Amino acid sequence: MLVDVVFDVPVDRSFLYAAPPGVTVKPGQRVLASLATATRAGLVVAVRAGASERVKTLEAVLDPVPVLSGSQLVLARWIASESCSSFGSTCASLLPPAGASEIGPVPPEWPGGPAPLPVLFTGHDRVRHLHERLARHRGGILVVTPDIGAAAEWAGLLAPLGQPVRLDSGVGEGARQRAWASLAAGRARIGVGTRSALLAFVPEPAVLALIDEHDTAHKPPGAPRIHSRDVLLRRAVVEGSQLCLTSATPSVEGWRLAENGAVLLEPTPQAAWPAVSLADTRGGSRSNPLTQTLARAVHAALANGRRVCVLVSRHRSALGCDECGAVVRCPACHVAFAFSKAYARIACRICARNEPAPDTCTACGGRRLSPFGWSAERVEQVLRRRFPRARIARYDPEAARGARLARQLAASAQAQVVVGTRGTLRLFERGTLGLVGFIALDQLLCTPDFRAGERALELMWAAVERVSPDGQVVIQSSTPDHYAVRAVAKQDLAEFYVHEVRFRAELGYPPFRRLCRLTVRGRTEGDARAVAQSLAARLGEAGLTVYPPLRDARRVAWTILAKGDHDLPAIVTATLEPGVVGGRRSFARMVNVEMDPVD
DNA sequence: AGCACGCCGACT
DNA sequence: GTCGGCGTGCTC
Repeated sequence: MLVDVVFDVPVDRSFLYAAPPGVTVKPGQRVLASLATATRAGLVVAVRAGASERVKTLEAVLDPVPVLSGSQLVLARWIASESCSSFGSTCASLLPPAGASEIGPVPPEWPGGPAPLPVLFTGHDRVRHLHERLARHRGGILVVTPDIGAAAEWAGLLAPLGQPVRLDSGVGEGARQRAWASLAAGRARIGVGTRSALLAFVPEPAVLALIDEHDTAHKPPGAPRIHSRDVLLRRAVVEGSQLCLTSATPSVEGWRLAENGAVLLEPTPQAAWPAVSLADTRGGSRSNPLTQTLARAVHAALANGRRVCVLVSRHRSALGCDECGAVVRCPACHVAFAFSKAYARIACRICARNEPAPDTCTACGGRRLSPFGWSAERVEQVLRRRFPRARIARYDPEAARGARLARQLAASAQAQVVVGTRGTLRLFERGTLGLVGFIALDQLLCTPDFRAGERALELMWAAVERVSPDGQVVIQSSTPDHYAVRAVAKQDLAEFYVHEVRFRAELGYPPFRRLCRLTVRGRTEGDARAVAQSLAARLGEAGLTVYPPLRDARRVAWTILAKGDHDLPAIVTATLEPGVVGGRRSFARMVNVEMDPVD
């Protein structure tokens, strides 16, 4: 018996082996086989009768029965092609750890057939509506969450419906293996996990759910290089199952699917909305991050015994020269040093270089260097001066680990005012805050990312949801009439998307066209540039819109952004094919492909 | 990816 | 004369 095996290597081809005499293997089983110099785990993708003397023999069979059905393998193959990565790496990232498990059943094939229209729940009651939908369902349920914390939460929420099993790495390897097996056997019908659970079988008829569809954690760096939403949309069709998505602020991709009729938008009732005040920072003070509007709101909230959250966009400021305007940069990485006033030191966030803050400008020799931009550190100081009797804490989980983080969390739990970046919102339950203040929304809105508006909307909406209806939100911005801000103030999602969709369409951004980011890493500076330029030229000849290669700060990697249509993955794969690009075998390994990047 | 093979500069 | 750098190519 001959078997085709794929491995977790960046080579998108299978390798042919012979099964040991008398041993039968099936597609979807993992095996041990020697590849080049080492013995590795691989996945059987096809078998056929026959023998050959030119092939090696499998060393061991790891799974007593297949872990993936034929339909699941077909879906995995589709994910690999869509993400321009190898079949083997894709499967490796979507399977539970291999190990000696009891002889379980083989996951049944998906029946297919007409799938109901996917549903997207928005609005205040989105979680309750999804929960009710799942509670009514008698068959299998798969819930995919953005992170392990949310997986644990959903496992708890669904516990009354019948023991959910966890498929994510928040539980041990043994528990994950048992979860996959018990779902395939029908002993469990509810699976909860992160994106590593995307392929897990659940009993028919199935409902698939994606929590917080807009969350960027649904497409983190690394395999499988595809958005969980895209996998589940495809899976729902081939499996013939219902897909439910939830989001307070759907991605523009999700919204467009609803506009096109591919997804049914189900807005649940909105809750009473706190007052949203806009404070124009144009012409304001450079030495004071608080407008009068925000200062008064903080004062009032404290007087009423309400808790306050103040959001900044950076933990640390940069250090700028008051005379020539230059920003102090890391000489090696060319990015602005992060300046800590408390320690009088500067640090590079790329190479971690850390040194005492200089007292003269390296560009002009000027002697007046001062912080640039409102960091959490500076805003905290100003708040302490302004409200000396309030308990004020700064939340900075990146800088604090272990015991120090625990102390910071304890201080934040006690504090009346907590200052921090977007992550700070996690500390507060829905509807519990008296006030949220945004120091400067502009740093969010004005990043060179075309998704900046979407990100700003998401953050503002999440902030407002944490404020009680009799509380207040103050948004300081130099562009207070931006449509994202207006949409939040009016509690009207459509107000945002009508503008955002037009903007994306006009500039040919997703979801109207697809993007692919190719990173070329070279041994030498010149070589990387040459390869990047020739690759960019090839992609252009293949009919793609190609932005000129951009060098990274450390001059070792070049980034090419290519724009195309639905067939972009096929064109990129063909262009990187060995032999096509100047016959260079080593070409593919120098290039890292990120399809549909989100950052 | 990981590893072996192979062809050019600084050592005993 | 050799040791070892990393660039190149292969893996059934």
